[in-house]
Amino acid sequence: MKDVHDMPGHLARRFQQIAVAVFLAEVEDAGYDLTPVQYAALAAVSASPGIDQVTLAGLIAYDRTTITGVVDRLVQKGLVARHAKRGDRRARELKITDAGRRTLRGITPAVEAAQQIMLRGLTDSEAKELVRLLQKAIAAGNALSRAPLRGTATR
Amino acid sequence: MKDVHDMPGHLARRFQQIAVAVFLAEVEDAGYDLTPVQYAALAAVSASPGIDQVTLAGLIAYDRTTITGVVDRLVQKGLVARHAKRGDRRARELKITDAGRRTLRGITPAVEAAQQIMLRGLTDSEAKELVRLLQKAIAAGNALSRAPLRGTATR
DNA sequence: TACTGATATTCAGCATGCTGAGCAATGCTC
DNA sequence: GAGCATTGCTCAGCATGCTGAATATCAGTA
Repeated sequence: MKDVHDMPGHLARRFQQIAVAVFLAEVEDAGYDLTPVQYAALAAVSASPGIDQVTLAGLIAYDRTTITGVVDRLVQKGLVARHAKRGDRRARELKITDAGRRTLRGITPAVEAAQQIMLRGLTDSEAKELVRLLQKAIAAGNALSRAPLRGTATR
Repeated sequence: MKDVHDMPGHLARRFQQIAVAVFLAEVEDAGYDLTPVQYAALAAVSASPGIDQVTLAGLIAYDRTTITGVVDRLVQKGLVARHAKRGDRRARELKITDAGRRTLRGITPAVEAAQQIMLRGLTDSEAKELVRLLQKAIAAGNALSRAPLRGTATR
């Protein structure tokens, strides 16, 4: 392991770098302006209407201090609505707006295309295997980051 | 591909997140204060004394505007020296200092350990395969990011 | 009910990464 | 050798991520 280019940590950074670039390029070509992080948050809010920010962060493994800014931008773009939650004035309820639903529907082909492109150097079976290995490594390392994935029932 | 958790882009982000957390934890335990990005830059400067910033950025696939801040911090920590280059006053020559050499030597076990830990969910052969697949995917997607890897001869 | 601990959110500060622009120096070309 | 494109570097601005801390609220208990 004499070279950084053989270290999984460096490869992780590099692959993520490419993945983000491909995502942004595809999404912009499709006429949208949304980051990978914003997309994941929007999709999660769509799937779990009324969710609060901490729970949302847990579902997609974002830090709780990061989710604030991400939701801010989604609200500013009019894709998500943020209201005080009845029964717990600490929390904010998040709901996708009509514009958010339209964006999510319209952007999906570009997102799917991006996933193909970032793996274009691999065969189909290699791509599947890479996804499997990443999921396995991530599952084992989940608790090691400050922002672990927390399924709704993990508590 | 209905769920973000099956998308390679999301997995890339998550794996990178864990990799950084593991790296920082191991390095701090060893008594050092260096980020993964700073480590890669320091190692590259050590391997290529007198390198300029743009070439350094190409070797480790950093954006040219990012490398400025990274080198700033390495210089501030006394690990790297930055001098004007003779023969081309635009460029800055980078050299590792004695303190930088000591740090690099001392930190290596922690860096190696971190690489093991971030893959601890995988068998040895799975870990090798993950590295291989990442390298293959990265090689194919290299040109897609603003900061591609540029080997010294690639020009 | 007052106290204590936990929880949801936010903020300040720092380190990547990127886009786009600007500056200074270089090198090629006519 | 003057003009101009190129190159090396930097800066402003924005979007993640993180640490650590503050604020407000809630929940359980003495």
